[in-house]
Amino acid sequence: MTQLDLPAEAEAAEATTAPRLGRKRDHSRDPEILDAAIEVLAETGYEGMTVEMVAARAKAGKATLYRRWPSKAELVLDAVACMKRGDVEAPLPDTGTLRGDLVALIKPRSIAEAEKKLQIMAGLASMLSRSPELADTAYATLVEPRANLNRMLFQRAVDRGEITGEHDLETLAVVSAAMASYRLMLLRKPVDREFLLSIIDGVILPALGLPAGEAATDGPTQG
Amino acid sequence: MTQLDLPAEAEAAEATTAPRLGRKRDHSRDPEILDAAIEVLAETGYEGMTVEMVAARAKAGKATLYRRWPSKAELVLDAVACMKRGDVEAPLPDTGTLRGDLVALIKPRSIAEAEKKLQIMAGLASMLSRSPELADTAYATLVEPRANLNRMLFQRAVDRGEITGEHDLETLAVVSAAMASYRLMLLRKPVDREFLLSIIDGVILPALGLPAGEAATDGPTQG
DNA sequence: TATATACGGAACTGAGACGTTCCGAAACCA
DNA sequence: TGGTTTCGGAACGTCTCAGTTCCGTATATA
Repeated sequence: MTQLDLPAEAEAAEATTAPRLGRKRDHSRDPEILDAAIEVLAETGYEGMTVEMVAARAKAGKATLYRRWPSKAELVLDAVACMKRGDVEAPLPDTGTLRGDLVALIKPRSIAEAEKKLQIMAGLASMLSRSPELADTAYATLVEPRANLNRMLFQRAVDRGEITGEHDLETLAVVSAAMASYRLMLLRKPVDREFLLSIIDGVILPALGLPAGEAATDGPTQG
Repeated sequence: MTQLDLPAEAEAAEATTAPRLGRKRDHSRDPEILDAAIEVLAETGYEGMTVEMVAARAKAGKATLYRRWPSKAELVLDAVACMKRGDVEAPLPDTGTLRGDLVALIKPRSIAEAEKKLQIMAGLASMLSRSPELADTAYATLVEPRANLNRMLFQRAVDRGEITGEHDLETLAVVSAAMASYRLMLLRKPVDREFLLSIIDGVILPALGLPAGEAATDGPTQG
């Protein structure tokens, strides 16, 4: 159902002719449509979002969407599934301390990205209990990557002897995500750098028995 | 708009005659309708809930609901606003330690209650950005009380010298609620005693520099 | 240039839900 | 008991939106 595993017929047709040129045709507009779906989803939520909104945003006809996806639900599912890009997990430099690693993740770019992911998750919330498949996909795309990042940083801290393995790292790995989603979805306050620092210095590091750098490492805010 | 501040006419009529007897009449059915609204809201969310569902659950006619509330939105707002009962904050015994106080709050009764509140909050999620009034009401009814409880227990611990005031108590006071909502709404896993204990012993107490009692104080689970 | 395909756009259908209106029944009051 | 009021229930109007159909058009191939 993903744009990556095309049905045999379409794949054959595309393989023989490969017409992706000029301006637009075949299935090359799928990414734009899926992007539009994600945007509208984040802005209005699943219930508030209409197929016509998505079509208008993508400058496409509603019929075009239904030629490619059988229903709104499957369109959204596909949009979430195809959202893996944007995960800038490439750099992830080792700063030498856990706090440095955690703070290094707080960049305007990644904040905005995380905020958007949470908005999407919030928009999906009402559907999660109705569609286990969507719940699994959303978890794998929106939640898991961030938790894995924290797990990785914790493991790195364990390896360098900064902390011991007897902490509840599994729970601590999701504290920041939980606090951020709580603040954004329920409290409706901004998830900014100051807030994220208060999570690191007020919860995670103290819980690990590490000192919370007050005004240290607060310099480079490169985005 | 709340059932507590009745319009002058109705209040006068009820004050002079006070007919609440026999079986039903006047506005005495309001609480049942509001309860039904809360139940349906928690089960299906705001978008999935229909006025007919609420009427059927309350064994009332749809017209009766519209005689009392001008719209679905105001019905839900009133239902959330009138939900203050159920907050069993009366006992709150001082166990002598912060951990004892926190663990004492983990009773099947209050777990179920908190879980229901989170379900309601989840069902309201999509509306919060659209109606600031609902957001404020929901916050005051569903979120604030629990955070205040934790703040109170923290202050008690400060007073008895168990912890110092230099911790980020404001952030720590909402950690449990954030983790619970995250687990329930996004992860869709049960918020049980074991999970809540892992929050206390794995996050809150370590962050406060207090020992996490392993198998201590685990006895009386009276609900 | 002629043909075929796929697209954008608009009109259409049907279902579901908000909100209204009406009516018979039941309970209160005198 | 008779009048009044409110209730439950059902039917109705209206609107929104999912999903479909149709058509003019633009592009790619020959």
